[in-house]
Amino acid sequence: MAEFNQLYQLVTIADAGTLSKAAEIVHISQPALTRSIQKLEAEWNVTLFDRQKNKITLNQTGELAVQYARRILDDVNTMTGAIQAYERSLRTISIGSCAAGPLLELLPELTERFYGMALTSEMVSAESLLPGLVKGTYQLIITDAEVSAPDILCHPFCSEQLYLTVPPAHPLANSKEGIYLDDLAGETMLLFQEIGIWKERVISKMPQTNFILQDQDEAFSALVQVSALPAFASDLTLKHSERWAERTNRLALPILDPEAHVTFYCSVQKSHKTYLPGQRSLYPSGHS
Amino acid sequence: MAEFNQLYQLVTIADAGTLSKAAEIVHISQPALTRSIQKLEAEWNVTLFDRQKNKITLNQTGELAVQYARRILDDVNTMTGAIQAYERSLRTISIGSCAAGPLLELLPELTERFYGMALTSEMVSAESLLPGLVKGTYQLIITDAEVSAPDILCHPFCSEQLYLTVPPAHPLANSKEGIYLDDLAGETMLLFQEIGIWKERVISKMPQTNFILQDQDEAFSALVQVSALPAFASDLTLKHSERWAERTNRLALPILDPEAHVTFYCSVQKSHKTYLPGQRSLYPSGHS
DNA sequence: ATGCCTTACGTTATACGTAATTATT
DNA sequence: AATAATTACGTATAACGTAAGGCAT
Repeated sequence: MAEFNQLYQLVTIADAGTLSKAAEIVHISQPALTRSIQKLEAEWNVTLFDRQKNKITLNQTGELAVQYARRILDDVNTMTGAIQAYERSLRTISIGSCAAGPLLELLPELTERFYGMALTSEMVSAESLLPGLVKGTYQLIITDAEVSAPDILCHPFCSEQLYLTVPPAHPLANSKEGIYLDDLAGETMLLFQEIGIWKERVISKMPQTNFILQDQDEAFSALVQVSALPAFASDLTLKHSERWAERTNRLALPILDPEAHVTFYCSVQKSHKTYLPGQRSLYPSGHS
Repeated sequence: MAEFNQLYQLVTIADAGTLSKAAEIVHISQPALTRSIQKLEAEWNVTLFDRQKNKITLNQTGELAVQYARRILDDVNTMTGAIQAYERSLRTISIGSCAAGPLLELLPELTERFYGMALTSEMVSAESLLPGLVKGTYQLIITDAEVSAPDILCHPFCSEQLYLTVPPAHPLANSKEGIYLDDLAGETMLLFQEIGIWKERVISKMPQTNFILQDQDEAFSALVQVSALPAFASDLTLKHSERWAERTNRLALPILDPEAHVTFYCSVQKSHKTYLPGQRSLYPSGHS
């Protein structure tokens, strides 16, 4: 049977114009290419080239063959791409989340438990999480409320408590037991842009506060280090931030408003029950 | 690059169910098939089968791959078929004719002059010849009248004279110089069915004559031999019939009506000028 | 004189079959 | 026991590269 590389060689000759050039492109010697094409012609029992002593040109049959070969090579590429992409998708757990904090908890666990699988996570608006889970865009979603749908399992996963971080010299630094969002009226704060659900839950209730937005992770960290402005953090980000206290030399004050404490839920399709992570304590940090 | 035989092996495994059976079908040993599939998986960097110790079953990726492979193998078959058919069509001279006689003259000449090419001839109604030539269904047509169309060359080719053949004992056998169609009124004749244009030119003018039809060439010849009934022949059929006189022991009497003499024309597209045969004498058999 | 295609020849590498191994029904 | 898949090993086929030849620009 004719083989793909012969088809590839055929279209390469068509593109290159001569056997010699084509042979370079397909990385074989030119005599080898001659033979390969001769073999193809013999297999099909047709003549694909007009042969002068010194030159070969595609004849009509050859032109037709090239047309077909191009299409088939295209299809083969499509096939291999599709197969590889599909295989990868089977080895990938796609996570949609409404916040960054829970991912800090979730990703290390999944990485360990599902060695060999790829993890992708993205933060998206809360409304698109459940539809994405149902359609299969996500195999696991993190929401700030329980969800309910057929064949969907939903479990509480962890909670997150918002903190304000300030340099020790900052006036608010004295409120050791915690502060309220209202205390920040008139203040100017640093704010990381990709905060998901927190924007709706908290920021929208702080019309009196000025925010300096930063959408890049590293740049935000750097800003926090060098500036004296208050910024948000959470028990989760602090927990996963290596030597945070030493590096930043800041104090972390809990936000006492109820909106500043969120319980997150993990949901999966029943067929992906094993993806569900272990449940964390929902009320760390000494909250009631 | 993955090769066709690997795709073929893949779908064969899918069809056969086990490697062992599939190996028989594709005519290699079963270990060889194992390796071939392993190589395919390595090339694509995917897993196509769930492997138990004693059994392999297609996984989801494998099923997808089989789907694609089937389609591509189908396309490859289509391709080779199309290429071979096209190549053959380039090596084929298709001839459409309104009568059988001229083909007796034409085919030997073309066979000799175009060695290596396939000749196909068919008798069709006169109206469809020129359209067929223009469309390319025929590369050469034989008509009983000159034709004219753009890029079409038309040349007189040969003439055909109708004869009546009768056993020596037949009453009409005395009309040595020839007979007229009217002389056949009331007679019963043998008639070969595939006579093309002659049906319209001659038979339709003989309402008083009874015809015994026969559509098979050999059966007709046999009938002529064993019966005493008159039959038509022509200078061309007589010329190309080996030892006709001895075999049939019949006399051939020319038909004197003008309709019984036809001049045939060969037409080709200008690009196929070389297909035109040499012109025969248009008035053989001592006719004016 | 250089570029291009084909044929010839010796070699290498790939793919094969046989045999052995392990596991399942 | 029989069937099925994988691994190991020696072999053979077929694909390659180098070299040589012929022809055209």
